[in-house]
Amino acid sequence: MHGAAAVEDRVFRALADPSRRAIFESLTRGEAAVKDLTARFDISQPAISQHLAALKDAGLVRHRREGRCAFYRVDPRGMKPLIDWIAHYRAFWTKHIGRLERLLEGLDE
Amino acid sequence: MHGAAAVEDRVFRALADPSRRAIFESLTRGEAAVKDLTARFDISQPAISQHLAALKDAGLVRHRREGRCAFYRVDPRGMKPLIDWIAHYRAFWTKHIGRLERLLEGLDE
DNA sequence: CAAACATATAAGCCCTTACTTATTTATCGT
DNA sequence: ACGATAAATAAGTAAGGGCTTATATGTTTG
Repeated sequence: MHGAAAVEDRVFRALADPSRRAIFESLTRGEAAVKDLTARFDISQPAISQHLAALKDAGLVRHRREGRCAFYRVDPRGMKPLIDWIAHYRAFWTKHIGRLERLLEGLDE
Repeated sequence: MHGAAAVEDRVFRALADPSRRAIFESLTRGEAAVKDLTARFDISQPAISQHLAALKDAGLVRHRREGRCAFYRVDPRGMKPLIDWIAHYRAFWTKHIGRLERLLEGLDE
């Protein structure tokens, strides 16, 4: 519970940076090597590696080594802290704006 | 479309700070004046006001003035950018871990 | 009106962070 | 083995963020 809060913290901090969100989004389209991401974005390779390390530390991403390439992919379980945090306020939402779930229903379309 | 991204950015940045999340959580328990929040937390009144300004700028919070008191309350609509961002990856989730919606179903219990 | 109160803003400080270039480590192809 | 490629790490820098104290603005009370 103290460790869980730390994970929550890392997730929120990791997603706070727009470059990191863009990299994360790019990875949802499929596994990618660092060199691919370096080609896609306008920042240096070390910057990419540092962002990936932050995402990995938050549990949002996993990596696999194959030869001299390092492939990164999204770990969907990493989103759980975020989902949990949102769910925590559901009671509040329903009390105040009724069926905010309509927003969430988009998730079931 | 440039404005929407800017809002998303402000929301993620606002929630990145644990003090701000704590203040937000405190506000979900009910409207509160700045002095109440100042009493609840161990940071100065200006720090509270600055956090509230960030939350307000992100659209997560609204404020109402009554005499010399400023009451802040959560604006649930401010969560929409966050929900939308999560929903954006739903297709990916279902492909990779099947019914992650179970996590989200907690929102409908 | 004056003093106390509630909040916002200003200015400054320190720590964090996101980036860069340079270097290291490891792996592949020739 | 050598040179090229892929990624991680190191070190330094510049900007941003969160906090503080001090001050300004507006409001209630005596």
